[in-house]
Amino acid sequence: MSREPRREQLLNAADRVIQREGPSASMNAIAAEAGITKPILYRHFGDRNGLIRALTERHTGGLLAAVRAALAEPLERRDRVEHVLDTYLAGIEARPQVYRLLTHPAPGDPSGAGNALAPALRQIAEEITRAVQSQVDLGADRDLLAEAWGRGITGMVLAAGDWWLETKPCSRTRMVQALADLLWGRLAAAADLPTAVLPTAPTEPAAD
Amino acid sequence: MSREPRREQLLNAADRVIQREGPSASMNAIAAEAGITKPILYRHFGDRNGLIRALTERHTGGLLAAVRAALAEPLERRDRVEHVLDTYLAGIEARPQVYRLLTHPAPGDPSGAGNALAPALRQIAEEITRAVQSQVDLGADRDLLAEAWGRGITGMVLAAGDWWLETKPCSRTRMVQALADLLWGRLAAAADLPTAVLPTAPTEPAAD
DNA sequence: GCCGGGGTGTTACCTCGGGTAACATCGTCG
DNA sequence: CGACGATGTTACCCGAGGTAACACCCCGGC
Repeated sequence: MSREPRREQLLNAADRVIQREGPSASMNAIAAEAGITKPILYRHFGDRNGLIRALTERHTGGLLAAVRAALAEPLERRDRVEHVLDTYLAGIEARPQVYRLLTHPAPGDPSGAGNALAPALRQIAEEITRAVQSQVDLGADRDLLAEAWGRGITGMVLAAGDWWLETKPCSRTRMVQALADLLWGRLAAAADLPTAVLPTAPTEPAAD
Repeated sequence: MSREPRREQLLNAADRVIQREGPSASMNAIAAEAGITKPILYRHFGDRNGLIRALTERHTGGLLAAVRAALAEPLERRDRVEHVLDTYLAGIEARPQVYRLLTHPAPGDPSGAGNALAPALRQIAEEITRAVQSQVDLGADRDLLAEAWGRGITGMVLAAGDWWLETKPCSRTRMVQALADLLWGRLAAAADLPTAVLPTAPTEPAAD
């Protein structure tokens, strides 16, 4: 019986705790949930980041694969984009607590710089970049545009998805539409409002 | 001599430390930089979050005001969008370390939920939402769309801006173009590549 | 002149979480 | 049987956030 099975069990326990207490669950709590004590966790995962990484990789596997598949789907581009958006939103909707792990990676991250996108999200961003590069004709700037867009789209969906998850202002399909519309240039295409008000915002600045 | 001036001095010290050591600087380090000890910091700011908040509000003031102004600029919509993007990128370019504060808000904040957007960014998102609501004719869905887009655009610029800051793959103006193009539906408008490859991505899946 | 309050500052301590050292146990393999 | 490698334990270290209690200093009022 190699160490793999136990590792899985520990991950399951960690999963449960995080499901219940959120991503800030302590190592002690996780160990307790697994019915053991801290040092064992450290033997298996090195440090907290190792645990979190293992956990995210595990969950990301599904989501990442799903997104990758959605990106390769032989649909009209708009449909494909909607499919990808829906896949992502469905994924985070299914397991909110775990999803937070993906986005809220390492509290005390010392690694180089504090990237806005967690590793798991970065993988998605790269996936999008590759898809754009290989599927869309963007002329000479394709590499730059694809990279910038990959990050940008990922960040957009991250932020918007997060908000949607919190407030659930509408159905998933409508949210997908809203985001796809944004990517589809509806911001550019819409008409100006007859706007009487220019001087300042119509609502109070809402001093925090 | 009221407490305000001293407060400013403390903020200046904190600023220097964070400029030097990044957002994870300890209270001890900040106190030391100010030539004092911890309790004083706590007297002034309550807790670490209080300090960080004061610090971010201070720096955000400028950026937020600049973005707000850019949003109200009487330009063609595309130009206005570019202007806003440029304003934001210029802002984060000027003070990278402090900028990280804005994005990388509270390491252990359990408050409600771990929003993907830090408070400072949320203000920007709201600003965008208001601008869209008041300036763009989006029909019946305007409230939903404006909110979703506000968050989405903010997240997009956050992620893309972060990547740009790290790697500086191009000039700021080109980056502005890339993002504006994305928002302008260039993803939708571009032609399909003749692509022979559909089964999998052209490059290796890059197993991490 | 003395006293009290509100600012300045200090040392020393508490708590809690990540992380480690050292020790004990069980099962398997040579 | 003995060694090894896994299991597990208790007890500890360290650093960071946060607090208590005490000391100084100045200024305005009785």
